[in-house]
Amino acid sequence: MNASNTQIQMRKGLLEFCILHIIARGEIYASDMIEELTDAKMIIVEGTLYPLLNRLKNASLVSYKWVESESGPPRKYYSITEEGSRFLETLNETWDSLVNSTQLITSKK
Amino acid sequence: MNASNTQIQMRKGLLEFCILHIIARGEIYASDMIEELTDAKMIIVEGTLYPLLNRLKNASLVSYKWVESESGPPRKYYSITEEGSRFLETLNETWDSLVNSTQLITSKK
DNA sequence: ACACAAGTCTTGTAATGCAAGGTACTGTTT
DNA sequence: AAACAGTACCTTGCATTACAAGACTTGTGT
Repeated sequence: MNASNTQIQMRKGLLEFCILHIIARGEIYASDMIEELTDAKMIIVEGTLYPLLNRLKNASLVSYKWVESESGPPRKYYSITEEGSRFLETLNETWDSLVNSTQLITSKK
Repeated sequence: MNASNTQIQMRKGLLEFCILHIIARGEIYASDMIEELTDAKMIIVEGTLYPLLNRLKNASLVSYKWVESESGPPRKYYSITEEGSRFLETLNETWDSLVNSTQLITSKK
């Protein structure tokens, strides 16, 4: 039991939330998502992101279209669906509630 | 992919953090921990808590002693160790950082 | 004896992040 | 043309862990 594993465990589930938020802002492809998350100090690797995006897509929360790149292989540009937007709203509530609960517990003396 | 599963995933790893906080406040046994967490709307069941407490104990982050009850079977009263206190401090930082990152991502337009 | 409550614990399942490596396309260098 | 490097997407196997369901133990009341 070490801090880095705990960090991983805490981040679990939050990734889905953050990625939905990023996609909700506009069309974007995987590598740029990783960059955004890394900039915000939320580290994520490809082996985590790609399966997650597939799960979101299979759940009809996001959709994608292929776009050819000027240099390199084509990219999958993701965008959020209506269902995804609704789901994101419930996630916002879940997150707020969770922060609130944790605040309650960790600030008590 | 549904909201209740997401809730579970988001809570993952946070439980360890919250339970360490509760134990850090003073000696306490499992059923009372569940009550405290439930009061704070952080639902946890026995099948989750007992293995978690064993993990914490095996990692030397907490210790326990048996205390006989006036009515019913004896109880395991847990308390935090010095190592546990140090670990809890790093978890506090991890949590703050995570909240900060999430805030950054979800509030961006 | 029996039922019940309180407390602790175990087994099996499902979800998912990560490490490591693979595939495919494009452009550059030799 | 062949080899290399960069970009982008994907897969496999492993470890962790929350949960559902149920078991075991101790003490109390009928």
